[in-house]
Amino acid sequence: MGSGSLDKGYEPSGIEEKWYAYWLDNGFFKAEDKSDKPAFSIVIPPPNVTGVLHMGHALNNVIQDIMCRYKRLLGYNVLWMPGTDHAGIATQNVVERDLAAKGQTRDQLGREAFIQQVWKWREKSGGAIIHQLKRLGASCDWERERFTMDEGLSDAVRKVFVRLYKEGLIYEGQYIINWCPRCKTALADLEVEHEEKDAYLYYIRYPFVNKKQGLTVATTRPETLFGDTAVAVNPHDERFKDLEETHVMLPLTDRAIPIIRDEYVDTQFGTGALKVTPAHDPNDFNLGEKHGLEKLKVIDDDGLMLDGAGRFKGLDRFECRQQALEALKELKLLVKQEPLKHSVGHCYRCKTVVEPSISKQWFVKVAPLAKEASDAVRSGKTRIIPETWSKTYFEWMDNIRDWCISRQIWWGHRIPVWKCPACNEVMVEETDPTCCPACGSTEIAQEPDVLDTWFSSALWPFSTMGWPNDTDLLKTFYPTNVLVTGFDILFFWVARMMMMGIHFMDEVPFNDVYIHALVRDEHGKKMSKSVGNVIDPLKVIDEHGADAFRFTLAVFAAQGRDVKMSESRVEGYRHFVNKLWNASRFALMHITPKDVTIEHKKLSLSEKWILSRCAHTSLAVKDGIETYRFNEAASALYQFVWHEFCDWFLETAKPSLYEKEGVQRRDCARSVLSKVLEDILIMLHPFVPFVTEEIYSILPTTNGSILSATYPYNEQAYETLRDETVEKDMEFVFGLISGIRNIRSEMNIQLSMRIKVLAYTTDEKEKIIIAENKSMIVNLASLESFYFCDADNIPSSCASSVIGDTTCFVSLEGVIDFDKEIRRIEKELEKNTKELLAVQKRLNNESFLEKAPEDVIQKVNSQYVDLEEKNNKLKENLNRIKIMK
RNA sequence: GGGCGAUUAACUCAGUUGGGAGAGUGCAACCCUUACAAGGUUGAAGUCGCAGGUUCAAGCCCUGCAUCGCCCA
Repeated sequence: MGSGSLDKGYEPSGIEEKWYAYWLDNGFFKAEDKSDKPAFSIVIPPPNVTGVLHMGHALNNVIQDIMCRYKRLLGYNVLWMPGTDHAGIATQNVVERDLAAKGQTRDQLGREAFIQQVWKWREKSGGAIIHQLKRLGASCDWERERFTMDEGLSDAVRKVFVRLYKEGLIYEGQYIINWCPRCKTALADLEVEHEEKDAYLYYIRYPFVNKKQGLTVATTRPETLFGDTAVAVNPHDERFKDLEETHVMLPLTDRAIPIIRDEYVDTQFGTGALKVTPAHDPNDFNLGEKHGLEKLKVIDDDGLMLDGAGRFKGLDRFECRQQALEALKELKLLVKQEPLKHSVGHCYRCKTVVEPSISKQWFVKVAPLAKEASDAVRSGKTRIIPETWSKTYFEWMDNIRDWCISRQIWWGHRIPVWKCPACNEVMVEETDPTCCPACGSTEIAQEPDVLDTWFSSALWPFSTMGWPNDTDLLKTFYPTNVLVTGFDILFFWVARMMMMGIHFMDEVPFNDVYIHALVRDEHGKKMSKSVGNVIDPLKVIDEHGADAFRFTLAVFAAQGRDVKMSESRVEGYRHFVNKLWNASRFALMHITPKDVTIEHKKLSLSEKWILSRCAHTSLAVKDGIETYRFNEAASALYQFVWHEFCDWFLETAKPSLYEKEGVQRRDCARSVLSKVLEDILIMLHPFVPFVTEEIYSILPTTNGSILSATYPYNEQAYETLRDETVEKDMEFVFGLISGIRNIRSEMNIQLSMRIKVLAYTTDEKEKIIIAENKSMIVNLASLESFYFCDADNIPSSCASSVIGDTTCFVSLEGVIDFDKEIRRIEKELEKNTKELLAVQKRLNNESFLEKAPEDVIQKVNSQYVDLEEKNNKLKENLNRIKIMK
């Protein structure tokens, strides 16, 4: 794209904005509705329209982006469908808070005006998270952005509701549900968060009618006693075997309630006598149904006591608890109280203690849907990764309870049910009715409630693609390839999408479900505002750049483990981005626009080596991404780029590049350098899109955006370039160099002091490798000279290093410290001997030789030979130096 | 109460059919060597939570225990 030079350090700001705008302007993220190219699709887990980007979103979307960008590099037609969720209760709460600041309530405004207010809010402040996703680099097809409340999706919701109703899978009924007195709505079981709380277990005596004694019950919620309609004991409980009484008096009231017998009662808990409050406890509700008890509601929708509470009427439920306890004490009916830890349900939106309460609500009968969804995973139509989560999925699906879908709020999809007050006719149709089909009355009224937010998100994979219309988009991209999500919404969302997808599309919504970990702080604590340990992704991006942040997330995203995020780690990977930048800066000094082709025969060992390692890396990265092991892909790249490409290859290439070995060698080095750097950029691009695009655009050998490049792995290229013999030979040379460097370091020989080294070897192959790569060794070990010697002219006063069959003698004329050298060799000998003994032990074990596979024995054998060889050489060298001394 | 996961170097974590313990950060020493001090070279550092078992061979498989965390009831 033109040559240029780069600044000394990489500065992400400016560059990121530039390229993101460029990608958008040129439509690189657009999916084709119909195409000859293979399709790949992901639907985004729609963030709440009220949301701000947090670490969980960042991880979730970076993973999706890596896959989408990778697939584009492989030539796929990629759809990454973006959008937001209307988040019923959450959004309504936000807008209500805004109103409250102005001294208004939603009731004052009225339904229509309030909903308008919410839309206005959404216009103005909603969807901020979309901009934040763009800063991450998310390559969604933004022109297709959807919203769960937009027209098309609302049509889909309506259609689904009507069909389920007509199939008998949606019904209205009077059941116990979870009620949030603050949000003033019903909640699904899932929407209740349980938390262990310190509380008391109160023992309250219920006297027999006209008698002093009675039954003592134990409860954590005394205020509910006003709703008691029975006391239950276990029929097998010895304590109550001879009980003649049939009723007890309910304290603080003038009601007598029956004593019932049921095996449900736990004889171990409390006194064995259970107060039964069918209207305010799910288990008691079931008991009530079974025994035909009255269900007396004593707490209203605001959490205040109703008529049944007598003189406590109108009190808040918790205030009532205190006052009722006082009153019981006075009557000497409070027998005792003891501390108890127990689990209390809270509203997942506002954290208010939920009140189990009897109420008329709409439900989905999910069991038949759940069975199909469960079977789809059992049969492998949909894979859950990591697999361990499928167990959790089955557990939930197989014990599923009906889903309460009505919410007593205003923001959401209004339930498409009309009722006729005159004749009680119920109308559920796809178009709004104008009059009652039974009696002709026009005084019909629509249900005031709206649907659970998750009802519309359950349709997301197909509603966003145009369902109920039969669109090309659906044909091309449904089912989606993979859904990427955190396990916290496995039940809320994934399970329900499975049910709805299978039911309405006759096809699972995704082939794979990849479940990633949660992001925690660096000590493993959940990030929360109140703890103050939240790391803001946007701040991290500002400070270190989106690329460094993305790479950190990728490296951390190991399967099945939580991600512990720390800023210092991001800083570390920022260094990596900078390293890439500087390596490219160096490369740019040498690469020319001239079209250079690689002639394999002319290549040096290190050039063949880096091409081989590059091929190896391309396969490792491919495997990593395709098996959802993003950390392995990222680590492979890190290792290759820094420790192979930069540390070794670039150093070995310098003499050639600076034309110290002729023009032909220079051109070879240039061609390999530009090829490998290009491959690196392309392989890294899914992880660090901005910096790779910037460098790619500056390279004189490339055309166009890196987004239109082709991923370097293919079988043929791999077969040509991968060469394990070359890799082994190169490692031998590296070993020589490191050995000499080690002596330098241990002996405190300054780099400026050029040293003479003699190599002694009896191995012909090693001799050839050394001869062919002599200048590389001289350069990288900073030598004055490097020659072979014979057994009879080994130099005196020298330090030695053994690699393979070769010993390098580093001449230390005049500067040698014999004691130091003796210690050095002794240390190595000790280490070597230890290893040798371990290997020897295995070879002396007859069972091992008998039972271990042939290849393992052979491997150990050759290890033994090598170690023994080395051991002998070290001993020789040690003796020699001792004699010298 | 039921289920799941974790425990590996000072810290944060990898370790995929069981076959000689790894990375990053940090630490120590030396080095401004013409891409990079956000760097280079070299080095020190682990009884892989504990106790058993299976196996020729266990960080990896099995059992029990301890500690921590999560989900469901």
